[in-house]
Order: sequence, then C-alpha cells, then structure tokens
Amino acid sequence: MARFTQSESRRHQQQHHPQPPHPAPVNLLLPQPLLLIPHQHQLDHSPVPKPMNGPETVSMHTDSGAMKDQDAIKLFIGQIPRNLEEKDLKPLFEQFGKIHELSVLKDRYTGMHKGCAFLTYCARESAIKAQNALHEQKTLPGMTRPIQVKPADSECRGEDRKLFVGMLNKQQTEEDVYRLFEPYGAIEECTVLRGPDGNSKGCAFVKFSTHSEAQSAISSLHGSQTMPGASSSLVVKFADTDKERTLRRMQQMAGQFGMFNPSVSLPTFTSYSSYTHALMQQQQAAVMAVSQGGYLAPSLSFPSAQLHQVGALTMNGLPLNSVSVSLYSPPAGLSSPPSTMPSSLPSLVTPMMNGYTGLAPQANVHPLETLYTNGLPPYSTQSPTAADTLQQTFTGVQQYTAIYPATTLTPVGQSLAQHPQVIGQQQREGEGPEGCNLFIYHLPQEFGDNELMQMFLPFGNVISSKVFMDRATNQSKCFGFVSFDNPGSAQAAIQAMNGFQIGMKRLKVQLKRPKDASRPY
DNA sequence: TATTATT
Repeated sequence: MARFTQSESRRHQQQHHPQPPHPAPVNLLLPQPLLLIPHQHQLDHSPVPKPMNGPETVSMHTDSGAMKDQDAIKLFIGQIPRNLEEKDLKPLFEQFGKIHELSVLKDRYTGMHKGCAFLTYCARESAIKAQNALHEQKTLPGMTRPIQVKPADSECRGEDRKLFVGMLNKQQTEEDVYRLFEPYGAIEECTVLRGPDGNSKGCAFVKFSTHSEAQSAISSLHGSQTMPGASSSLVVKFADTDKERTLRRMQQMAGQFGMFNPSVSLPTFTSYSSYTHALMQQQQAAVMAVSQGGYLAPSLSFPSAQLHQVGALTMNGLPLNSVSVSLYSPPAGLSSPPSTMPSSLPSLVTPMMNGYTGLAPQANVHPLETLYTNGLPPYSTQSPTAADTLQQTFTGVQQYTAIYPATTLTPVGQSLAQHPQVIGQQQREGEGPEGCNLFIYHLPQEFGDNELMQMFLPFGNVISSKVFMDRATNQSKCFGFVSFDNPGSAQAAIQAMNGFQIGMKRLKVQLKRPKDASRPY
C-alpha cells in the first residue's frame, strides 16, 4: 500500500529549499522553522495528565494508539484523497514515529470524508519530522495540490494573526508579497491565491507569528500604495473568520443562483455545450468511483471552479424575497454515525438544487444582520445558534452539490418524469420501522415522489417516498412521507433538512406519527 | 479581492 514513497534522504537535505512539485498555488517555503512551536502552556490547559488506567477514547473512525508525550503536537493533515481512510494513511505517517491518534474528518451528518485529518504522534519530535518531510512535498494520488502537514488550529489558532491582502498586482508572487510584509514581523505562511490555471487572483494570505505583528503590517501597509494595474490601493486586513467566510460563500452562492439580481439572465439550454456534457459525464463517473471506494484519477477530482459552474447552471430563478431562520430542537440522542452514501446512484436524476437556498436575499446588509433582519422577529436571541443552523444547512447543500454534481445539471423542467424510475421494485407504499419514517411539509408544489426521494437520498437508503396529491386537481398537497431503512438516516435528514428553505417556504421535517398515536381509541 | 479541509 505504499502509494507514497517518501525518500529518506529528503529529510536530511536542509541546505536548500526543496522545490514543491507543483508550480501553482503553493505556500512559500520559509527560511524560518517550518513548525512554529506553541508554548507548552498554550498546548495543555489541564495540568492533570490522563489517568493511566483508562483507555483512550476510541471511536470507529479513529486510530488510537499508545500514550503521547505531554508536549505532543496535534497536526492537521490536508489534501488527502477522499478514498483514503485511517488504515491507508497510517503507513505514510508511521515512518516518522509512533502514532498516538489519527482520525480522518467526516461530516457529522452525511459521513462524507472531508479530505483532511488530525494526527498526533506520541512524540513531539515525530510531528516536527513529519511536517518537515511531508508538508507541501508530495501530492497524493488524485489530488491536484500537495499534502498539508502542519499544527492544527487548535494548537495555536491562526485567525487573529492572519491577513488578507487584496488589490495586489496579478504578477506579484509569494516572494514579492513576502518581501512586502517581512519588515513587520516573522511570517509563518504566505500564499498567493490562484485560479486553476495558476494565475494570481490578485490577493494573498499572510500569516504572522503574532497578532501585533499582523496589526502593525495593517497599520503600515493598508492603503499605502496602489500596485500597477490594480484598481485601488492595497488592502491589508485580518482574514475572515470561519463564520464570516461561510457567510460570504453563501452570498456568493446567492449571486450564483440569481437571487440577488433577478434581472440577471438565466442560463438556458444553450449552456449545454459538448464541454458541459463531457463534464457531466466525467463528474458522474467520479461519483461512481467515489461511491465504490475506488481511486479517483486526477482528472476526476472536483475543482471548485467546476462546482461553481454547476451552481450557475442550476438556478431557476425562483423568487425569494424573504428569509427566515428557524431554530429547531435537535433530536435528543443523535448519536448514530452518519448515514452512508446510497449504494446505487440514479443514472439520471432530477435537479436537486434548483431554487434551494438557506440564503438571505437582501443586498447591502451586513451579513450577520441579514440573518436576523428579515422582517420577522428572530426566533431566538441566543445568537450563534441560528447562524450555525443556517451554516450547517448550507454546508449540506454544498456537499449535496459535491456528491451529485451531475444531478444538478439536468435542466429545470426535465425531471425524472421523463426517465425510468430509479428505484423501481424497491419502491412500494411502505414504511420502515418506527423512527425511520418522516413527515415532510411545505414541499414545493412541483415536487413529486421522485423529487422528494432525491432530496433525501443523501441521508441514507430511502425505501419509499410519497407526495400526497389532491384527487380532484391532481396537484400536490405539498406534503409527503419518506421512509429510510434506519433511524439514524431519518435523524440525519431531520437535522439537515428541517427548516430548509425552498423558495419562500421552509420545509418541515419530522418523524411521522406512529399509526396508533393518530388513532386514539 | 476570499483558499482545500480544522474534530
């Protein structure tokens, strides 16, 4: 299983900086120690060591081994192919020392591999060796960018010393940016953002070793000069926090979906160039590869640019002029592991993302205000929760797009009605065991059984889906039932989809009442 | 002018 062969000698050639294998977007390798070592007191907040007699907490997704040193460093591992699990990664990292814990990050609801992991060696020294040998040094099969091996954010958070630099000249390199910021402190990381073609996007991230160094760079550099070719003066500010970034993405997506600007012309069938068609097929092939646990060829990865294009193709311009953020009570005892991918994927499926959003359409409002300023009273003033809920939902949508890229490419109006049933014989008017059956209300009028099923497939095996129709008019009554084969999937679906906004309505997703409860004697 | 992810 040694797909990755790390030459032993590399670790010892410290006299020159090894060239990263990819010219494109890489962090500048810095003359400073690669690993900024947090002080001990920052690392360990509890002076009490773990009891020697108790086993470490071990979960199914965790490889956990021997005791670690007090001063061990948790490493973040990035750019991992999504088909590699702990057991596959272990050999690669074991060569630097005994591993205390290695866990691949998975989405809490869908179980989707996030493409990164945490790794703690028993010995601090092993972590340093591993970072020196691996960080940015090798690209794992199927990845387009080199592996990341660096201290996890939890070891020493970087948000408050990381700068976003905008309005750069597109010709400026990591080195240029480094020189520009060097006078203000020790730079730990310096990255110019680039597109897939390697062209600079005219902005960069610069991480200093301390907040005050970063602050002094802002004071001195922000607005201080205008780069040749830039439309305004240099921007230097603290990088967005995770939350801000999520909100920003949501807004971008809103733009993509044509909600901010209803006048924007929607893509039409002319968008279906042969390229797009090829892209669809490729992505569909990739979906199959992933779902079968196979290896992803490099060309089958999902660069964000492609996903964006998918997004752009899926809008149908459903008007959205209000948003509400609801709090739901998370079901107690949601402890089952995330549901798995459906084992069989539909060959031709219906547009999932159309008109879906968890987004606030108002423009010119501060993102955070947007969340709570929609003409409705906030459901709660316990602030982070509503935003978290929305973000979780949004994350789910992104993953949906990633898992079913081809799905979203089906033009609006060409729904499953024109294609063979995908679950055929399995679909009956049926129910799963108690706890597996969901009641869904506020469905879009145009949703039929299949759309309903598609919407819930990501959370597990859907054994039946039924939208109730008005006999007289043959119109949907906008509610229906979905049954899974296990309660965990049902709970995951509730978590992700209850309150999910579609058009102007929010889905209500809850467990179906058991029969006897609805018919009291 | 906002990244490939941080339990």
